[in-house]
Amino acid sequence: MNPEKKRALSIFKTLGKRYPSADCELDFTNPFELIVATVLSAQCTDKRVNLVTPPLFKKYPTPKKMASAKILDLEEMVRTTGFYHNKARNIQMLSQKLLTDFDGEVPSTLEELITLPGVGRKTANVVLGHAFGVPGITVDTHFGRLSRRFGWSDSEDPVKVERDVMELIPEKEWTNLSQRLIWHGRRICHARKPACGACPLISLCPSYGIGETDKIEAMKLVKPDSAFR
DNA sequence: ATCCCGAGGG
DNA sequence: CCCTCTGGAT
Repeated sequence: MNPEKKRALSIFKTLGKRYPSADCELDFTNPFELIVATVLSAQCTDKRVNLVTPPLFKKYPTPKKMASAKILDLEEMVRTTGFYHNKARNIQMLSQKLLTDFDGEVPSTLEELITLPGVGRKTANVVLGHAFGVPGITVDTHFGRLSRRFGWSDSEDPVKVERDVMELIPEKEWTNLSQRLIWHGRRICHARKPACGACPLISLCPSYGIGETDKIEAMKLVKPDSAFR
């Protein structure tokens, strides 16, 4: 086993112990709720999404109900997740498209998923992995930052990062690894103020102590009394 | 006051 | 490649 692979695997094992699946953000039981929640989660904390989704799904539990919602009501209900104008329109148009093009079901291929409004590669991969059990690596910007930091890929291109990480990790682990890394990126290893005190990866992290909070090239320095020492 | 960082469109 | 959309966290 080459050293790079060994390192990636030891990081995964550390994360696996620290973050059981139940603690991760994606706790939706049906594909419709999952895809809507994932659209809403774009550039938004999972805390905000988790506040907004229970009343949303109580009122609009199916594509059919959401397709005929009042757009202003959808906007109001998802407002605090940011970009609410786009998101409300997207989840409604997405619902309508599920009805017209997919018999009211969430499709299960990448090609079909990315035709839905508000669904890009990241959202599609989340749905494939968690609603349909299709093994895959989901690269969001948190994953991208961690990949950059730990040297899993020499590329910034998410598709290339996906392929490179797939070579480091057994297929069986892809979905869980993605979920745990994204969770770790959102809750611990933010770009802004990483919670290094709560991070299980300190001993492996090439950035710890340097004050580097985002791109390695950027080498942003923070004050000594903040998260980094 | 600045930055977060997914999707879509130019 | 570039830019915009937004509330919230810092």
